[in-house]
Amino acid sequence: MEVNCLTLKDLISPRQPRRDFAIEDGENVQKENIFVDCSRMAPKTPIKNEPIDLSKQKLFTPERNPMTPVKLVDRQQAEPWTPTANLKVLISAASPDIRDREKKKGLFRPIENKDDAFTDSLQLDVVGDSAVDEFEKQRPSRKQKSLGLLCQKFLARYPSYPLSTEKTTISLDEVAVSLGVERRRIYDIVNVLESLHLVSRVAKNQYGWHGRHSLPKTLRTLQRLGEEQRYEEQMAHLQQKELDLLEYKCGERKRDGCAESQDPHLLDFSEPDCPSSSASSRKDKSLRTMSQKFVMLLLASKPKIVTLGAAAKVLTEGSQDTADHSKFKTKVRRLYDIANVLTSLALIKKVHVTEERGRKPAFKWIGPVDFSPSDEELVDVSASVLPELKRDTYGHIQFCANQKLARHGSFNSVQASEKIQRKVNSEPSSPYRDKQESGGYSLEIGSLAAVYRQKIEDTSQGGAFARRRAMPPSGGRDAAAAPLPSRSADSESCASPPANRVLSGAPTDSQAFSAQNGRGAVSLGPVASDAAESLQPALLPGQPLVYVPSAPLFMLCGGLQEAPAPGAGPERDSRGWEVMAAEHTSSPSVPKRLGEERRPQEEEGPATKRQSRDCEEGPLSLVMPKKPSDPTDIASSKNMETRGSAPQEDLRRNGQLSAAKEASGKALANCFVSAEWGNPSRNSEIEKPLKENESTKEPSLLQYLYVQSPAALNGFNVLLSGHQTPPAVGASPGPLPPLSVPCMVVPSPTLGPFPLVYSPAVPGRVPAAPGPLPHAGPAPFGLSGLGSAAPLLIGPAAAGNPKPPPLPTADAPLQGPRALSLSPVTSRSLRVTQPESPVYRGHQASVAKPQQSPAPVTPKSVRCTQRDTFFKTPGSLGDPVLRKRERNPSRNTTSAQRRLEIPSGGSD
DNA sequence: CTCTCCCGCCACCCG
DNA sequence: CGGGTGGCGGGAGAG
Repeated sequence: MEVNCLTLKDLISPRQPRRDFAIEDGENVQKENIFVDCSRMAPKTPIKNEPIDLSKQKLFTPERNPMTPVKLVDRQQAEPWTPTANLKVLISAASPDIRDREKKKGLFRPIENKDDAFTDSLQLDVVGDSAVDEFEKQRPSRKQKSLGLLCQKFLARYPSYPLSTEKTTISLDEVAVSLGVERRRIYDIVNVLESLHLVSRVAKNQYGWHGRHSLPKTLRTLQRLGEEQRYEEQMAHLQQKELDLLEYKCGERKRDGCAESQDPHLLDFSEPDCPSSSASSRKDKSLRTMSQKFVMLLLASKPKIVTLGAAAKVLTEGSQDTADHSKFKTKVRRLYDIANVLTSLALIKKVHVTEERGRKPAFKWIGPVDFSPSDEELVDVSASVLPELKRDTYGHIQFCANQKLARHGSFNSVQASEKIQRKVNSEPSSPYRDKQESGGYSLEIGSLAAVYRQKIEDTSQGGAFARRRAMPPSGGRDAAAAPLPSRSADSESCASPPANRVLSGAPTDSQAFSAQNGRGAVSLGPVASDAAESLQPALLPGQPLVYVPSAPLFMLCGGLQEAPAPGAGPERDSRGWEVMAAEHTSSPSVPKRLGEERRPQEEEGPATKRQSRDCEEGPLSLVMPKKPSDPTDIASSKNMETRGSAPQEDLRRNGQLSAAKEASGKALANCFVSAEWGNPSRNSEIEKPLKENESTKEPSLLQYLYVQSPAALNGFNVLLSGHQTPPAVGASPGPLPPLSVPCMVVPSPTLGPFPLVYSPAVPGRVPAAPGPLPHAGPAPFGLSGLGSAAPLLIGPAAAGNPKPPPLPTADAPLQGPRALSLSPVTSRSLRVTQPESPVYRGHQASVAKPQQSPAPVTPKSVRCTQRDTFFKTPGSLGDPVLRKRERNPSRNTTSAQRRLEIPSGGSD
């Protein structure tokens, strides 16, 4: 396991090394799991891995240790790829002093340093050619280093709704180390989180994690403050101004939309009373304060969409205009930081307000509209959610359970599922039944529950709220907009990447955000790509993708599509929503890679640019098939059920049941467009059904459970299709039996180039197949080069644990991540899947594995392929073994911390 | 080119 | 006074 020595090979294949070193560092595999994951992000280059040694050192010597491989960036020195990097390298080579300096820095930035250090020594030597190339490949893109991603990683470490009993402390050092970033970056995140009371400072370097429990309250407070401050007016005013400006530029466009209130003076926002924010001179400018103000602005503004420019103006205290340009610029920079964090929290998403002239980036509030969360409400929420859940399958069930958990603080997957089942039962045609039949799968999937849990959380907030949105306190418009109650409106608005389209399509006024929003959504259809993107960053609760922080899982709900039911043209927007989300997410890289960017155009659009077809449709379509219903919508309601759910359900059922046998058969296929990658024809087939559904309106919900590759995966993400799952379940009806779920492995953004690998679940079948390389999966996906993946099994122990891993209440959150237990097979399959990307391999397994199943994980062949890089965060990949270990150890958030602690101690 | 926003210097301020 | 915090803005990546 410990590979201390780095070899060129190691360097080349970052994965292993990383892990190793991660492990080493942590020694504690445990902690590192998380760590690794986190760190992984940075990583891009395999080189980092090498640092393993360093890491070890790290343990002992802070100086060296600190250097984490993670940061590729730092590597600059080492990294030749960029001119800048080259210069640095040269410089450092030339000047020892400089080098020392860098090292020092490195000390402070453990992770980064590792890389560097490592690189220094190694790079120089190694970096030669091929190495360089690889590095380049691996090299993390800016996006990979983004605060948004970092924040996601950060959030993934902690349960959204920690049990009251569990006190989670956040050690900045640990976090920084584990995530492989400078502490400075952590401050940025923490400050924003603190502004929302998600964390609070406990002591030096110590923050306490509160989770989202009080978020509604905080938001309510901020909203109130915002109202008091008249931010709404201010924003309106500013927006108008902007619009006006635009108009000038564009011509006429703006018109209504925002209200124009004109009180410029509104600007005086003194600081809000915001709880956390204290404002002192310096503090006034603090990120915390800005963050609160920003949220206030969003909540106060009618459309709940603000451009950073407007926000900056407002926040700039009054200086609406950009008077001080520099000042303004600075403000905007900070706002980006804040926006990234809020995006990670799924509270906002980037959208583009389009105007003819162009689209302006803006951020739309997608968080809960209703801030009053009562248990009852929650209950309601769950109820509302149920419908969707039904659709979704077990995953949904889990959600319900999760919600409850979240709500009650205790998470009992079983209980939750029972309740859910009841409900389901009550409903005749609901898919649930099937699910129920499968019974246990929800339980089995218990681990997944964690994932869902998040979703629940989101739903609770987003979803539930979404519902409320219909009668939103502030956003009446939304309600109006959306035929469907819920979030539709909001969601719609959100989107926009395609703003262009949207705009173009719509007569919207440039300014009219709201209008745009709605529209945009519609056009957005093409979410798929986004979906891919979405992987990365944020997820919006309401949106199809749900990001599960604790466990880096995302749920993709096909349901997104709920589609417009009956009348809702706008509903479609939901899709748009997704898209938007995706966009804003920024993680774009992933999608792009996968599908390359797909445009959101029409769904099927051939138009999609890229490859799309295959890819796009595949993944994208999967994600959001034409019908769009957003989760939020769903969540919001039962509406869905009422509306069109029936058809869906039928579909689902049919699909599921039959499918189950067929396994993923078509349904799956449908779901996973990706499969089609290669075959468009297939897609067509699939699509047809989908379309039909659409027509029916019911969305076939495709749900995907997205498992981000946290630690182990080196960046790979796995998409499990909810739909299919059922079938899969069917195959193995036993409650406990391991589920084989079709899954799609999505390369992390980093992976970019790599296609998604989808492993159809072969129901029941556990493929043995496990070659390191992908064997053709049942379902063809065609990832051309890639092999198809083996089916992913999710089960308590893959092996045999019949029981789903219990999710202890406390653990629940934690479990999230771990929750999934993947059968070893899975891991293998994953691994196999992508030859190219080595990363795939074990991660998943590691991720999944919860308690029991120890075995599996080890990938037989851990091969690192060259490209580990993708994922590569140093930590992430690591050895399979390590991974296993890590994973195995149950990771709790707490554990994570603990883990961190260990390292931290070392590091510091 | 513009938009983003990473990076890290260095000042503030607390213990 | 040392070190944790975090404002700030240069400058570079991405589009």
